[in-house]
Amino acid sequence: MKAQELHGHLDALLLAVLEQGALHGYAIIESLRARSEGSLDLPTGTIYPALRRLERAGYVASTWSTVNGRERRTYELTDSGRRALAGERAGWHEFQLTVGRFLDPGSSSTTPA
Amino acid sequence: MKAQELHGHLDALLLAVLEQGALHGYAIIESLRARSEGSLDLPTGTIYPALRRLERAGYVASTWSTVNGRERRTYELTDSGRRALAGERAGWHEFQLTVGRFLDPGSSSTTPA
DNA sequence: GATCGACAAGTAGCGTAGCTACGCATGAAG
DNA sequence: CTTCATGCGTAGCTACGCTACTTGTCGATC
Repeated sequence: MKAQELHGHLDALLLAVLEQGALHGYAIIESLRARSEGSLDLPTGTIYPALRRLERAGYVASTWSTVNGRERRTYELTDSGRRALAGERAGWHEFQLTVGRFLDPGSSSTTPA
Repeated sequence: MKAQELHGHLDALLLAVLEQGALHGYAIIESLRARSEGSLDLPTGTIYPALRRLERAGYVASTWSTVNGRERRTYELTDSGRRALAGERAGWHEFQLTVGRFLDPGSSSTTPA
């Protein structure tokens, strides 16, 4: 799929990935690719700036470590980030419902199963 | 909801609205507002440029008419637009599925058919 | 008869966010 | 020695929706 249509939901995805445990940037990219079965193959130029955004916002915290002579910046979800993720989840569901009303065939009324 | 997160899906919504019949810009805005129960209250500065984009792309065709001394540009879905809508629907479903894998709580990973 | 609000269209300029295309560095493999 | 995978990062571009504004008619109110 075209990953560029993530607009506005990338942050939520990153928080969701980090919810399962701290990861460094490169591993996050691989995790997204794995869990989406290859659908989400995001370039570093997308992920790294996004992570810094999230850190500036206080949703994640990073720590440097050296593994095999390679510098790694490991990101971890903060409490604030956990709350943000909950909000993102709620926003996603509303978004999904609203757009689905127009794009899904038979889900007309407000009656989710 | 914050409408700015429509990113990439606005076109699909517009095509979906026009699928049910030709409408002019202002009426499209009202239709979106009505069918979304007020969630989508999009400004003209969003809709009109989007419609012209769709027209340039050949997905809609417009005709001028005058009603009560007021100029109306009525937009109609073209065959190409209908095909595009089908594609947008498919894209939406994949998007929904992919993001849902991360943001929905209990949706299993491999989606058994 | 002036003004206000709903209707109806449109543009200019802005900010955000993801993408492309780079650069830098290490270690393993050929 | 070159290439590839790992790992971080930035600069510049583009697309898109938003804010704020303009133009104009019509009906109602002041």
